[in-house]
Amino acid sequence: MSTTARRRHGRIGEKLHDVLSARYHWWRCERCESAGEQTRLLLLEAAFREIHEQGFQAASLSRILKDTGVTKGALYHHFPNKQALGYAVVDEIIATTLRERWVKPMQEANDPIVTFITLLQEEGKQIDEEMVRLGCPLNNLSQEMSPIDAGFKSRLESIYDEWREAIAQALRRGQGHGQVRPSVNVEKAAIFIVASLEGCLGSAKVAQSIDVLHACGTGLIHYLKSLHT
Amino acid sequence: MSTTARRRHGRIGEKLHDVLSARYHWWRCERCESAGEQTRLLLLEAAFREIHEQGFQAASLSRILKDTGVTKGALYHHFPNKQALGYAVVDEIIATTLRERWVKPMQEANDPIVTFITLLQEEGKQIDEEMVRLGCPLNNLSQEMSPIDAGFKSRLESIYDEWREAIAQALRRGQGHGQVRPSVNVEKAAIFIVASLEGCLGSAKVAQSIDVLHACGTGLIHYLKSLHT
DNA sequence: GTTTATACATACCAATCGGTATGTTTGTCA
DNA sequence: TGACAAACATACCGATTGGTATGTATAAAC
Repeated sequence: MSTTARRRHGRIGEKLHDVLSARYHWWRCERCESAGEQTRLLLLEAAFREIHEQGFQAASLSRILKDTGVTKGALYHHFPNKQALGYAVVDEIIATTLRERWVKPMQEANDPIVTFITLLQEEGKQIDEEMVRLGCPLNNLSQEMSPIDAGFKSRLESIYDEWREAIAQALRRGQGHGQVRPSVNVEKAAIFIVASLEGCLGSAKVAQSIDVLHACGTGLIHYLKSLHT
Repeated sequence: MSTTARRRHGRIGEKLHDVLSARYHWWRCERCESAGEQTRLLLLEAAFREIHEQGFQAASLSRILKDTGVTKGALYHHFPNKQALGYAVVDEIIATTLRERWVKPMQEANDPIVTFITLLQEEGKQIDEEMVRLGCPLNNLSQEMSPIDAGFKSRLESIYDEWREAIAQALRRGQGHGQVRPSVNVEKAAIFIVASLEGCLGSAKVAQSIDVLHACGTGLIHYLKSLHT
């Protein structure tokens, strides 16, 4: 049985898609409509990791191919060029992850400040050394590509807008419920909250220290509490 | 008169070194001990700009040589490799600029909070569109190189440490003078101040908007005022 | 005037990059 | 069972990269 055949027909079953597709590229994904779609997702995830580790410009297609076992012909069958691969990573991985972890919880929040602090603490617990070293994928890509590529810039800016908007809306609802001081400019507050969160992740990355992350998080929490009535 | 000879002997006189060395590479710098030192500084400044615009890894030595009119032989006479050139940019340009603009003023501050807010506003005025597009050189280089190069990491981290230390010391003096609330943990506050300032610059860079920068600065000022007694 | 080190200048190199052209395998549908 | 398109696989390409080897001009010392 050839490697190619195994990649297309093999099955495992129960385990998580993310783990499998990252580790066993011969696993046939049930969620995928076709075998081609599976290869595409495999490439997307590998590209995400490569970009997270090296940055977009330094990300090597050859290395992605080596890591996945996919050939260059396959890659260029699914993506017209490196830029399109990068855009797909932003749209299909970074944007969706942020929506799931940060936007949705804020949209469903009863108390915006309590919710955000809880979110900070829960996400903070999940961050390991590897994550501290590499930093926030959204921030990394934004800082690198926004000034030099309009396609990246518009995509990444939309993500930030969505995030800030969710926070601002939640803060405004909080004002209605008497949880947030009426004098607070919710749009400006949202801008600062997102900026300082990214700043904290960046500081922790430079220091490669979870302690710095938590110390910085404390400051952000103090600011958030200062918005409370 | 050959280009080489003009570069070594030419003189102009009164004007500023920075402007001259950037525009007229044949100007003989009085501050420089030797003709070689002048070429070295010319390369350093060009490298700083190239790194600021492209990032370190994407920075092209060929482009630096093209911009300055210096040849490859001259570059490798002054710097053993690209990495050493990058380190020199950090040590001799980025570190000194930060000390001058942010560390010294805080060391000499009477009221740390008032001083920092004033500093924010004054530096904020000087930031033009080009600066918003390219972002903070210190932050850019830190985010790009810290995870992948120990030499960059230690240099950049030292700069941040020095900066935070100056802020923390100033806040502590402020506590002594009754200007800063005694309950404030000055080290953690300094970490958060630096982080959110860099975060604000990063947010403005992604949005390529001075408005975002000022909105974000407002948030930081609110936080700083919350430290006041 | 000769020597010597500094300060370049020119030509070249292997490695890697993103991208392309062309050939082959596979699943599907008639 | 044959046709056909989707899904790859292999080989190759020009451009650019950081780096090196070698040659030359200049200023200062003797």
